[in-house]
Amino acid sequence: MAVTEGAEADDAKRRILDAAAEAFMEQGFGVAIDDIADSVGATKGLIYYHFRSKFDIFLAAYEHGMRTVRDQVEPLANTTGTGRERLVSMSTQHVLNLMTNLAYHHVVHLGVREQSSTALKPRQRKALDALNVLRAEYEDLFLRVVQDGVEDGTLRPVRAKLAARTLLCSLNAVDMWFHRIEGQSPDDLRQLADDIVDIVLGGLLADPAR
Amino acid sequence: MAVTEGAEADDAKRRILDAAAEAFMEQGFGVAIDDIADSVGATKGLIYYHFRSKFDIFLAAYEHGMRTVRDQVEPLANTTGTGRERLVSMSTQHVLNLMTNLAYHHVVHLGVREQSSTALKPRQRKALDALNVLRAEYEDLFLRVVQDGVEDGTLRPVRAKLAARTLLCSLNAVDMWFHRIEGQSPDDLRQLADDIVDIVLGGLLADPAR
DNA sequence: GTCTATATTGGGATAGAC
DNA sequence: GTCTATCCCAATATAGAC
Repeated sequence: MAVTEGAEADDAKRRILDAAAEAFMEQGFGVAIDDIADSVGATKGLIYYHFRSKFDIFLAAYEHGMRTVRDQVEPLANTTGTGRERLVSMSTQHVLNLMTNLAYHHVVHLGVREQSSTALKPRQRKALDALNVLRAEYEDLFLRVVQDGVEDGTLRPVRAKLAARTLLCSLNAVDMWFHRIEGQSPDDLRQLADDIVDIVLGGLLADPAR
Repeated sequence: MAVTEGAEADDAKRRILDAAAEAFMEQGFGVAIDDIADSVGATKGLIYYHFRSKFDIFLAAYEHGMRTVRDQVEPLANTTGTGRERLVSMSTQHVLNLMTNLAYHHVVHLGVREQSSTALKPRQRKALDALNVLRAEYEDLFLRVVQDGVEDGTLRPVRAKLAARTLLCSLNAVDMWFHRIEGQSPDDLRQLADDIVDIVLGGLLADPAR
């Protein structure tokens, strides 16, 4: 029975997180906890039973978002294949994950921005820093593969660090304009993701005089 | 004398806007007006003499930021030259402007995000919508040039609309990580901007099997 | 124009019933 | 576990002196 209770508690937490992520996306960190509670179909009481503060909810959503992408993308970094092949599949998977977990990506985005904020209590600072380590490790995944690709000649001889950062930011920026549309099939999403990755990784310039 | 008074009032407004943009960048829309007043070296009274509300300050900063980039980039769209040449110079100028007006770019970024927020009073909605028209026109500038480049063969045959949007978002995303460093000369900035534009417009993939 | 009060309230957080 | 009731402060905005 303890197991069931635990699972139910996790489920409640999860439902709160989903609603919170959605709310943070729509209204920023300024949303009222009451609004989050509303869309869970509960009241503040429930929220504060599961989380200590609004910021704690934010952090939990940030972490969940990061771990989800990482779990999907990390394996692709470690497969065999050229740097180019792995970078393409990682990028596509990243964009697909973004499209299907849009709200959580927005939270991560907010979190990275908030990072530079000076107005945080030590407790919050520490927690946020820890998450940005997670974020940095994720970026390193891309960095390594970019380096591999430059070495094996399947990528242009770019400055790997700058390139990896720019790439990831470019892919993340998709969350600025993307929104789910009525009757979009998984194949449609896949097609769109492919097109975006083609533009970002392939650039816009025609070959001559590159 | 009226002229002088007007100029001084404009100057005060401008100093408030600069401080506000900086504050919005560091702490988001949640900053206290008192904090903005502090960094202007004044009190709330001054702020509310010049602006009706915090949101009005935000809108004014948004508008100022958009007009500044547009004024610098628009001329480049209308010069002679291939689509490719114009797109490169526009992109570089955009990034340079971003680097030198970082705070205002953050505000624009925030504004575009806030756009999707449902929790706005009609008055605010309308004003924000107007600014996003400005934003859309700016994007159209890039769209036209991308189309030109695809037609004259200096750019790859991409979906112009998707490409223009992705391009602009990629360039804007630089504000996520860029920050002024001690002793960075204008030449250093120019070099960095060139490198970024090279990666974004040129992509990462080596030519073969494109 | 700019400042010093001060009014007002939204909303985060807590206590305690059920 | 979840809700109701309430505390309480931060922060927007205003009034009015100078």
